[in-house]
Amino acid sequence: MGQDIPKTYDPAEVEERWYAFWEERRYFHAEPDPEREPFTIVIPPPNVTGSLHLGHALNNSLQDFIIRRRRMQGYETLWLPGTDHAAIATQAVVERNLAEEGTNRWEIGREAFLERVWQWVDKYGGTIITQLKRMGCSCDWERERFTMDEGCSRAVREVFVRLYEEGLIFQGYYIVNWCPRCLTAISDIEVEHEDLEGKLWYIRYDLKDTGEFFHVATTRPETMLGDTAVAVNPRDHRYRHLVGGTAVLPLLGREMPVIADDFVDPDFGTGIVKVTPAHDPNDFEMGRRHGLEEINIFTPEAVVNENGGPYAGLDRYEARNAVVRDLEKMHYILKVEAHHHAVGHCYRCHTVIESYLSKQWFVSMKELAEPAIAAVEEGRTSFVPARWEKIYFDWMYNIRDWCISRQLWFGHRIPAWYCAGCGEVIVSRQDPAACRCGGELEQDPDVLDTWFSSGLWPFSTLGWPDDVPELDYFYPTSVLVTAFDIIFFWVARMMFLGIHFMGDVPFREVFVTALIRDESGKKMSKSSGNVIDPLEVIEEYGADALRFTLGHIAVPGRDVFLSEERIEGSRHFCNKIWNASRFTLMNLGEFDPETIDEAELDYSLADRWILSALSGLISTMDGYCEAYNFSEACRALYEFFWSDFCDWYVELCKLRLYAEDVTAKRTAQFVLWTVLEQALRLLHPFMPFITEEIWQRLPHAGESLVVAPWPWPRPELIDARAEEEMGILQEVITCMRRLRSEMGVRPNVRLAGLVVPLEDGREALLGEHEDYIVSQARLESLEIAPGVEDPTSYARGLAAGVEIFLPLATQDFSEEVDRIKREIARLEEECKRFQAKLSNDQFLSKAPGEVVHKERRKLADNRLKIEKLREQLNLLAG
RNA sequence: GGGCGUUUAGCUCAGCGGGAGAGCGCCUGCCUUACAAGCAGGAGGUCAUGGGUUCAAAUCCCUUAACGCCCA
Repeated sequence: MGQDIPKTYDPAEVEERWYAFWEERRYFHAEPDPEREPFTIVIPPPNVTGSLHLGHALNNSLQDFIIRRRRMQGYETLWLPGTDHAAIATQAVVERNLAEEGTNRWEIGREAFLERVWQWVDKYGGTIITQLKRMGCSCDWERERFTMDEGCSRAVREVFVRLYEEGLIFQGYYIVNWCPRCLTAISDIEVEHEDLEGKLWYIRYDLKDTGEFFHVATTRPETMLGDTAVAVNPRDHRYRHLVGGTAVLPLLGREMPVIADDFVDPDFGTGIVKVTPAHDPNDFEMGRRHGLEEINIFTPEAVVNENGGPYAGLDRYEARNAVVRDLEKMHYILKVEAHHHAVGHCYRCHTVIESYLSKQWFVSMKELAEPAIAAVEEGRTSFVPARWEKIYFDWMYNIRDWCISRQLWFGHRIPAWYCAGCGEVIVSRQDPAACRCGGELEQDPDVLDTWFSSGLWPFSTLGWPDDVPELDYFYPTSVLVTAFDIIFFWVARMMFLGIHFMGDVPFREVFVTALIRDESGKKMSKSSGNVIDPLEVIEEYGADALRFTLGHIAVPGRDVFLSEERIEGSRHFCNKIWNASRFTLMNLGEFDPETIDEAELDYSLADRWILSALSGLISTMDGYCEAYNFSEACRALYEFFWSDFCDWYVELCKLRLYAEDVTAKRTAQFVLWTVLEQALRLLHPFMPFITEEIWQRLPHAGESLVVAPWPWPRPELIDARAEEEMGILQEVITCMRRLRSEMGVRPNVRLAGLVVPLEDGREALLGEHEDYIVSQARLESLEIAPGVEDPTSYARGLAAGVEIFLPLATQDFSEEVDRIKREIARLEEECKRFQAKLSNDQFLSKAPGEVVHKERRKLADNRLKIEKLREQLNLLAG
């Protein structure tokens, strides 16, 4: 049976076969079922034309760990997949293609352009979905959604109209973040600030008719073309007399007021600032407060327009140079200082953002944010790790209105129409045919921020705004798994939109995952050539190896670095699992668990020990999984499987598998099968493919491991005595192996070992499990004696209250003498520490008795070891 | 300017109040019939710094430094 199985695990064929099987059986499909408790996750929708990178691999592996375990626990589990239309990104790609063809979107027109975009989406859309399947993700593909599908689009329209009707969406002429390359407004959080070394120019402005002058400091001298005031702080005595006066703008000669405003920082520059309401957000606010004129000096491409007089036609940087040059000529520049400041860049194309005055649509945030804050404060939604709540609160408390219109063509078109006749604005669920006045209507050309539609994801994907059973059953979702970088973009928006439209939070928990460092982090960069492509990893190592590695390194609350070596280690683990399973299959023979009556079995110490350890592992695993600490869960699994099961149990159970005693053999087979079968279940969420492949070959009940019950701890199997006794035997065996190795005894040489029990109960334990020691320490025989007659001919060790003697073949003791001396010195150092502690009255009176007892025990152990080593030393040296 | 994180073995990282851990790498010996993608053994660390709390600190508190991130 097992002999036919190859020695190494080959993932490729196995993965494809089982994934098809699972899909065919519809294990991943969920339906509202009142008999069962739901467990829901909506996927953070990846870009529809994107492809799988490590961030996706990590995030989706973690979701799959969660969902697969819950499925095995019997929940009605829905993992709802889908993609996002990523307006700016998708449009940018198509525009780049057009540029290569020597044309652009305006030339071909809106309709043809959108056609091109959809062609692109059709061609590359869904790539990432295929890739998620290769990862083994157990999503309900029958419920796959797209932010621009019919249903999601209807939800978007409904939300827009309702918010508009409620007065929470409004249109206004405001200053926004404008990308002169993408030619669209973007929201505050789409701006990335970068500290740059700039300059601070001190420019002379004259007061009209008085002959007086003063200096203002600015980082952007070119914007003076749009100045409509200068301002001072009202409490600044130095300049109080200037307020109310008229200043004259150099170069253009524009006359403008000197105003007083609290916003002005008296310590910045000279304490007098120029005010450019159309090109600076703070100046804009100030301008509105003081009723200043707003002069826009730039075209959308950030080229100076007709308002810039002689500078018209220059781009913003040329204009800066020209303005500075002219000011210098006129001796209007007092000085130039080096100046650090944060400069905003477009998150898409990294172009420097222009603060730009334009007519846009906004969501009024204050009213929406309040219940979203309360929900987290009251714990209706909690973050894991909790410290992210602070980030969420910081943003929510300082929230500003959300600019949702984008000057793009791809996306959800804003459902607003303008009447050419009467100027009426119509916002409507259905496309209106004509204005009431009979005038012709034109739809707003802009589209909505992509996050506006993804903000509805937890309920739009479940069928909202229709009244369907899915919404009632699966909403709120159980947990959202995401990286911290989209807490603002996405999590916060889903929170307030979900609460507003569904009356309840969109998810009970937000599990904030680590970020895998790549391009930006110096730890993984394209230039250093250490970027890892998950698909290449899957090809080379298998999906299970990648998944297990990601689980293994996903320590909560910390960025992680994935190395190739680590993945290789996981592949080795796969192979270990594979071979332990081969061994099991080879030795089960005709074994059938159905015919086993557990009461008739005869459990050995090793059996009781491994069953106890397994039960402990199950509890441990549950604790770690509930806390989303998959790293520790993976560690525990790895340790149990490799060290406890393979290194010790499998080796020890060979003694009984090959024995004559039928009961012993059947017991060994039963325990071997039980532990492996249960371990496969525990491993399955992390390594779905290899575990299914093996499980299907093992005797099993049920049709797939995917829907096999998650193991539950069995406290009656916890056996502290068995664990203690195994511990003692392991120490003795390890000590013997060390002595062998130090003496240079070849593995195939069998020695006649001798042990002297020094503590109560040791003699019986050693006697009973002589076979463990003989087999594992590769002895010829084991004698249990009160002592030895000729100690000089033995290497000697002490472990767990047992003195160990192995016949010494060599006459050259010099190395052994050195080793013993070093060992004695080390033990004596330790003794000093223990003694110091134990002679401290404070320690004795304040430390728990258990701790004091332990210290005493350690001291006694050490003293005994030293004594025995000294004896040995005397013998060898003498 | 405000906030957060990190600093533990050569490398990558766990541990986060009671004897310093893992994987990889390194050294020694082994093709022991599940596995050489393996087995057995070993070397290697003033747990960044200075102070404090405690009977007890890698672990808690404060200082400093370096690196990284977020927000303004």
